[in-house]
Amino acid sequence: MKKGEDFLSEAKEDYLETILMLSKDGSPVRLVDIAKAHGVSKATVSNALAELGKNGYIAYEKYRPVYLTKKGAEIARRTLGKHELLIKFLTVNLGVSAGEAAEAACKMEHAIGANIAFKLAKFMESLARGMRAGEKNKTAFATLKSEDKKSARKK
Amino acid sequence: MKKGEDFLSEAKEDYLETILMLSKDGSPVRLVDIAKAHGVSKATVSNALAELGKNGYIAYEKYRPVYLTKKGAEIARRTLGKHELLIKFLTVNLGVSAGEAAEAACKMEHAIGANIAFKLAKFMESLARGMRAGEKNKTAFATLKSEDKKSARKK
DNA sequence: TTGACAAGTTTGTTAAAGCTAACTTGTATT
DNA sequence: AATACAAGTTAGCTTTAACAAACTTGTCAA
Repeated sequence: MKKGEDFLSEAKEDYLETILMLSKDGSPVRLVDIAKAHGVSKATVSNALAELGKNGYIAYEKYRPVYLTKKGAEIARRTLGKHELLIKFLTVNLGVSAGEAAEAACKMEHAIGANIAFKLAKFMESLARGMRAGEKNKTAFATLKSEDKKSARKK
Repeated sequence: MKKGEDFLSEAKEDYLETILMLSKDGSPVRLVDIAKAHGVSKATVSNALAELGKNGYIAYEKYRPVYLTKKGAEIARRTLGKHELLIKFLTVNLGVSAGEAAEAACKMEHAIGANIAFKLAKFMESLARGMRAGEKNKTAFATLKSEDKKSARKK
């Protein structure tokens, strides 16, 4: 299982994720915006985009804006999803500050696979309902103060 | 704050951590054991050890076993501590398999700082006592079935 | 005590990710 | 239409981490 098909380095995955974030507001995404968002030089992004384009993750023509392909968008969505999940866990469940959570989430999102992300999401859901991990349900707890003032529904 | 003092790359930190693990059973730690534990070549470890020695993280003389210095041991302990904490969280709280947890923990341990580790530990402690995050105590819950059949006390 | 073999080192390469500096391209006013 | 300036590219360099191959060192058993 797993045939080296679509392995992407952390850096490349991050660029895809950034492209997705930047495109959320509808405006076309420019290389320079990615560079700024990422805190790296234009040269670095230029090279990365060339690679990502060559491998079909983005539609990219020199000097033009960048667009995610279906393939690239899927990875970007997955990565951004994990990022947001982790931010939520860190801030809501652990009480970590937004800044610290963002920094950690950026790194952690590459450490967990789909399965762990899924289990974490379920776990958090259970907690939010006042259940203990692994238990099927426990409606009595569900009525206790649900503490969703901080429910952090991201953007 | 933070003056670039003792920054170590993930790889170097991993080597220190591995040295600590291998020394747990009392036997002297050899380069080749580190290489095997890590799945890298002897050449790679040899270079890493030279660097770690030069910077005072290990006591190392060519062709001899490796020992952690106080400085190196501190980092190794911190890293191993995070590793074990994460393994526990992943297996006990999320129900992830041992193998998958080990793999993820190896990467995650470099993503979280002391503060997040501390908060995670407290969080897990609270859960183990049946409390909700952020609550001071709730002894009524403490008596509910404590589910520590899987309490995973490492090694 | 002398080899054989495991342990460790060295040399030279590769690849990824970053940088700066110098160049080219695109475009938005005048 | 010309051009200034921002955007993007290219070339060349650096560092880190890895590798294999060829070498050296250490040590155990005969």
